Amino acid sequence: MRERRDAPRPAGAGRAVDSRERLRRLVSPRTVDRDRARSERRPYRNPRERRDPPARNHRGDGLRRRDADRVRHELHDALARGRRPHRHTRGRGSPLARGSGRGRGRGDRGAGQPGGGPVSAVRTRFAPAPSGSLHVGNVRTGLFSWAFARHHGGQFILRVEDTDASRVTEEAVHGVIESLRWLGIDWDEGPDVGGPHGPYRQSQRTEIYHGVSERLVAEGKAYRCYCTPQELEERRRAAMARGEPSGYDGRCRRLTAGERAAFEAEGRPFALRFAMPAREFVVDDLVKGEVRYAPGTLTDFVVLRSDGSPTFLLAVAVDDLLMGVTHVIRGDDLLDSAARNAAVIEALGGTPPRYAHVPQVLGSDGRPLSKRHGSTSVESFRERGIVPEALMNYLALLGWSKDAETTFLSRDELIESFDIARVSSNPAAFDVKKLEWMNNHYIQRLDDDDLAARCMHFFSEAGLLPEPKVLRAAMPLVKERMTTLRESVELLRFLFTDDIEPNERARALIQQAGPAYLRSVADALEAVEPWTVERIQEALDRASAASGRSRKEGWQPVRAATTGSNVSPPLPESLALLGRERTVERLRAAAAPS
RNA sequence: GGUCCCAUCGUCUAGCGGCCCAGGACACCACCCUCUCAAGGUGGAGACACGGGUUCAAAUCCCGUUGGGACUACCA
Repeated sequence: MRERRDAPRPAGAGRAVDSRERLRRLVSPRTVDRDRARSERRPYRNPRERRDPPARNHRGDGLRRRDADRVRHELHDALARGRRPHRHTRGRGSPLARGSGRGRGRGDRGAGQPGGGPVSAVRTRFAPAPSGSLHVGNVRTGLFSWAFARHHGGQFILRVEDTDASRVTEEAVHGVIESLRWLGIDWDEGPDVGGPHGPYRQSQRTEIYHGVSERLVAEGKAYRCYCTPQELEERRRAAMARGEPSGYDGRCRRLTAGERAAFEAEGRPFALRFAMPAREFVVDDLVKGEVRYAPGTLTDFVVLRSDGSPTFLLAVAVDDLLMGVTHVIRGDDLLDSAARNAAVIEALGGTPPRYAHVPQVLGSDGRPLSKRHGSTSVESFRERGIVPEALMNYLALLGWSKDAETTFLSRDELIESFDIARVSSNPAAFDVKKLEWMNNHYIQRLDDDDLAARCMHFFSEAGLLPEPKVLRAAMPLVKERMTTLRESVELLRFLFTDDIEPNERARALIQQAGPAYLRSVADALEAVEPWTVERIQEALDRASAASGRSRKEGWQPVRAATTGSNVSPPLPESLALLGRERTVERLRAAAAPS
């Protein structure tokens, strides 16, 4: 099973290279020439600018020669790939979508496509911003994206959405990678493994964004906006007060040549804005269905800031296009930006990916999960002793279901049965209790060696150094008693340290039983031979009976004296592991006046 | 304010017009098992937000209301 899953990987990498080869054959020399000629013209750029390139502040739409070449290359590549429209069967949704044919598989070839070529594989990506740690809401979305790609035998890309390349995020990037790997998610292309469409970090792609911006401006699809933040804010307020839409009013789009010249002469800083076509936009979302925006409701947005840095709206569109992403699966907080992303991609001559906006994960208070919900990062669950199998299973069922019954799914079963059309359209609240219940379920089914190995970390963290053999032998006693791996430490601490300060309830039990009884039990146990669970149990029962106590009355004080607690794993089993010597010692110590 | 999304037990969900006086799971309650704590078993309580339509028939389709959420940034 696993081998089969991994198999497509080398093939996938090969396919990407093939696409470049294909491109070379597909693009006729004439086309290339025409393209070059166009870029040579650069109608938007005035000669003065060209003469002194390293000008003051930035050059929003400016770009060095080789960047432009490279971007053109990338774009061709992407367009060659994107030209074939990909489709995906909609399981539910608008009747319109349904009417156009049912059992069509994904990735069918577009009819009448010049060149034909192999069916384009599914490619999805997960693009977390490495600000702080990866919280479970985000990974849930990433998990869906991953499961979708794997289900369709496609590729999964990890892309880091970092605005700037500081060293701080270097650690965060590492953390994201660690968390995903721990969970069991793998990717075919990413910052750590590379790939044919890199770099996979936004901060390292700025020249690409600049190249694209240049092209957008050259084709009149983006323009310089000289509005200051204050002006923008004022007009926004005014529009709102008038009950009008509060987006950008398009002022700089309508600037006369004279006004523009004046701003330029003034040396006003400017941002680059994308000119949204004045038409209706429709996003045929895989989980939300058809979402329509009337003409004019989606306003022009900034694509390059006045300091030359790209905005998210530009970067995602460009990256998805260049990386050949076929399906964008992300949080529905980004639903409204899908039309904008698609518009940019279309402006670049590409085919937008299919979008699937999955609902946000909520905290227990019903608000979207965020940092202020406390420890919700993957890392924090790991540290609490949640096993990755449980977290993945739980997350998979948060907003998605296989059917009415299925509760437990392995990684492979998830891949096997994941269907984006069955993703729920309403938000789901994260329920820690259920996660813990599921965690216990998985822990119970782990084999003892594995479980012991996983628990070891928590013991050493607590300053305890269990003998591996003893720890392993203790696993059957605790596996159904812990909801997290971490709890194994408290449950078994008495085995690995002699420093067992009895808790309050234990002290009371010892007190109540009295030293005479404890001594009698010590005597009885001292004579037990061999030191086995059965013999120990018999001895305990005999001592209880001899003093006229029920099993419960007789055993609890022994538990208290030997484990320091009124709660412990089964007593005879625990004592068997503790050893005769330490058992007797502890009983006598408890019996001695303190 | 405008645009968009969402609405079944406390929570996660099944449900795509009759199979539903709504099924499963977590949590909760009771009982059983029992050396404590768990685990396990059995049973119980618990929901279609509201109002209009459409239809022989609506949790399911349409409209509205209400309530959540997102966007409306030179955040992502």
